[in-house]
Amino acid sequence: MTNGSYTISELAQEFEITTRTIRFYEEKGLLTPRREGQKRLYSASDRARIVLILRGKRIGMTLLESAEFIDMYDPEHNNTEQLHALINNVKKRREKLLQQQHDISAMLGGLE
Amino acid sequence: MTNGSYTISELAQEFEITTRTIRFYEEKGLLTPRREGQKRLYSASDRARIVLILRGKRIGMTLLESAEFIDMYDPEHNNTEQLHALINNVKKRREKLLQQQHDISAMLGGLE
DNA sequence: AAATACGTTTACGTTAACGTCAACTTGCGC
DNA sequence: GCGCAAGTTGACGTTAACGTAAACGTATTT
Repeated sequence: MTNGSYTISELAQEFEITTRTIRFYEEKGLLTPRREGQKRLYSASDRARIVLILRGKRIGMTLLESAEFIDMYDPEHNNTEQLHALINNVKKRREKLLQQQHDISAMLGGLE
Repeated sequence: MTNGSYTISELAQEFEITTRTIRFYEEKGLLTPRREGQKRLYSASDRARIVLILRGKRIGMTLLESAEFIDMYDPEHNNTEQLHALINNVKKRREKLLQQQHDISAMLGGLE
């Protein structure tokens, strides 16, 4: 769109996913676009979330995992109470990613 | 087992998967253990294939992708005719893995 | 006004990767 | 020979991540 917002089909086209998929992500609570009448309007932040979701998908994360992951970056969730759980979460995620790095290196090694 | 073979439950325990899962991999053509009477007996080669399958899973590969991947290592499939397709296949796989490496780096970067 | 394009909700269908019985058979330890 | 653990083959159930289709609203183009 002309302003800082995106329509559903613009995003669908940009990321090569269907509009159905984008609405599905919303059903799962991963996106909460605002409405212009009945139409959905996506902000730059919404768009960034999609980037994270798709990146997560490429490395085998589930949508639920992506959701948690994205929430880590969400400033409003950073209250002191949940900080301990958060740190633990990040640690586990890191270990998993490092394991994946290792697995990929092994795979690439096999391909010379 | 005592010799160079493994029972289904030994492998299940070692890799922390169920026997059902191992039989499922066989149904999908990823494993072809020999039989001792009715019982399945797994060779070191079978075991190695499981390692590849699980490694593939950790980085988000489907079983079908793992199957193709494993066949690349299979010497008997390396006839001259399929060599061209194989090279292309390897190239694509490499690109995908490099993309994943990149994605993981980005994710890890986000975790400081 | 009719057609065309884009969007919406609701509901059911689909595929992958197993889990969960149920109903056998086989080998062993006593 | 008996019981028990370990193994076997179906068959059906389950979850995630969408696809597909119906039935409709809204807006722009002709």
